[in-house]
Amino acid sequence: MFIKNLPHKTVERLSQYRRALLLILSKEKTHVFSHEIAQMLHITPVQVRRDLMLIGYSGNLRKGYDIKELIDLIGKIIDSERGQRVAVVGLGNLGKAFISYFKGKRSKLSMIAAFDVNPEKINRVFDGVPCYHINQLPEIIKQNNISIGIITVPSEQAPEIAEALVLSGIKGILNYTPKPLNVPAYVYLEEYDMITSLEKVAFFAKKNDERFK
Amino acid sequence: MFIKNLPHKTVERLSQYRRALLLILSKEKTHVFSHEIAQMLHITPVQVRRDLMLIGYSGNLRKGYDIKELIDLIGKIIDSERGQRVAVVGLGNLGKAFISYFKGKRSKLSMIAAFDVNPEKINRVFDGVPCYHINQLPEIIKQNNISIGIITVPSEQAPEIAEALVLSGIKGILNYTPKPLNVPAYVYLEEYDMITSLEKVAFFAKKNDERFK
DNA sequence: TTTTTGTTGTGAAACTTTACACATGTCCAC
DNA sequence: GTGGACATGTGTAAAGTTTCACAACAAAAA
Ligand SMILES: NC(=O)c1ccc[n+]([C@@H]2O[C@H](COP(=O)([O-])OP(=O)(O)OC[C@H]3O[C@@H](n4cnc5c(N)ncnc54)[C@H](O)[C@@H]3O)[C@@H](O)[C@H]2O)c1
Ligand SMILES: NC(=O)c1ccc[n+]([C@@H]2O[C@H](COP(=O)([O-])OP(=O)(O)OC[C@H]3O[C@@H](n4cnc5c(N)ncnc54)[C@H](O)[C@@H]3O)[C@@H](O)[C@H]2O)c1
Repeated sequence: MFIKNLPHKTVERLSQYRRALLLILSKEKTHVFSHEIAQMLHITPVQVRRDLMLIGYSGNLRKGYDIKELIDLIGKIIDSERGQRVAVVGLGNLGKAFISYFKGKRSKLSMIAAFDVNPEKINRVFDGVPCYHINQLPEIIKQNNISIGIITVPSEQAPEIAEALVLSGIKGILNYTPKPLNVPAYVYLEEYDMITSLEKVAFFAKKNDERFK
Repeated sequence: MFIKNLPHKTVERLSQYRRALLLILSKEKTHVFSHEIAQMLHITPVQVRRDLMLIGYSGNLRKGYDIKELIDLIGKIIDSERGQRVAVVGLGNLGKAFISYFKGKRSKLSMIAAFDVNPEKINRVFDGVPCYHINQLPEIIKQNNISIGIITVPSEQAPEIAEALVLSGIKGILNYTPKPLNVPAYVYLEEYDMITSLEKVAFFAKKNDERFK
């Protein structure tokens, strides 16, 4: 299913709604109200309803939203019908954390391969994901039609890894190194830095502290 | 230094500017142009100039911005003068990744303690950070005046950890578990989920792919 | 000197995102 | 059945964020 111009923020929240809904899905509870979803994500109920309006989902006036239906609909919108394949480059702390967290979580995204240079990791399987030598990257990416790469190598290596990924035909990159990367416009690039998050918390914690004094 | 109502997004970018500037700081290069900073973060030069305007920094019309000065000014604004102390709860893959990445990076934020339940980790030091048993959390937090907590325990334990942190007087929490937490309004809460990032990349990669076909 | 080039700084417009306010609908209690 | 309680859905306003457009200026080139 395709919806024209879904806002960036809405896409992000749809993923979060699904995560939260999967967490509360059970035999007993089949429906959920907008204010319940809102509370879980610390946003307003109006925001939730607006997002659901954008994806054309209607709830039951008395019971709220059907959890299963909503999970399925979100899937129809944000997942690719044919599925997408993912690889992690750099099987250190962060790479392993990603793989073990991801395991079994999504059916339309498959974690196909990891790459490293450490001989102790190569040709072993971590949480169901085989690890290959970095030299095999182009070959494995192309063979398996992997379209998304996650970069968790030491930051100095990040640019060359990004280049290799792009040349192998990747369509999206999730970069966890602090190194600025340059990729062509047709490759979607997302970056995240824990220290930035921490500094944000530090800044607003200090601000709150003054405000609530 | 305090600036009234600095936008959320600007605070985030200031942290990123500093990260990027520290990365290019060297003897040879003392100044930087807005378009250079912009390119590193994949934003526009105007955005950079606007942010610097908000913090009241003026560049040199011909040479650009003094890198050292700018790093210092950003510090004066986003760091707390007296410093803030941080603890990590849950020393698994993610907790270790955080600590090793953070090591030596910031002078105004100190990583003081880690907590776990695994006897093999307790009373050992990881990258300079001592690990204590979770039972000691209230005591250690209060004694050391730790004001920020990072949660990287298995998600089932997250709510009780958050509660313990709040009761011990923490002012900000960075939660990496998918479990929704409830904290009082005076505690600043930030959450992050790798799968949400991945799904965002997947969504826009698929979209790009159609657009650039 | 004068012109050209390339930068910063910023008012105002445009765009994006969120919240308000309330019409509408459903069920339950009475 | 009638009114009250409590949801959803949504037009519109407000708030937040980014971009446009250009004045102001400094240095180098002509
Ligand atoms: N963005 C963030 O929030 C964040 C957080 C923590 C770490 N980091 C960064 O992420 C990266 C990984 O962190 P980590 O703690 O997992 O480090 P790590 O040292 O545990 O893991 C790095 C892995 O990459 C492998 N590697 C090295 N060179 C390689 C190459 N050329 N090709 C493939 N694999 C290679 C190493 O063998 C190792 O297994 C580092 O750059 C670190 O600075 C970022
Ligand atoms: N948000 C994200 O992007 C993201 C990514 C990866 C993992 N995760 C989540 O983060 C958490 C940690 O992931 P991980 O890969 O590091 O897992 P892990 O199993 O490697 O680490 C968890 C650690 O917590 C410790 N622990 C268990 N119970 C505890 C308690 N009561 N008090 C203190 N410590 C305790 C364990 O001994 C272990 O060392 C999990 O909840 C995981 O689902 C989130």
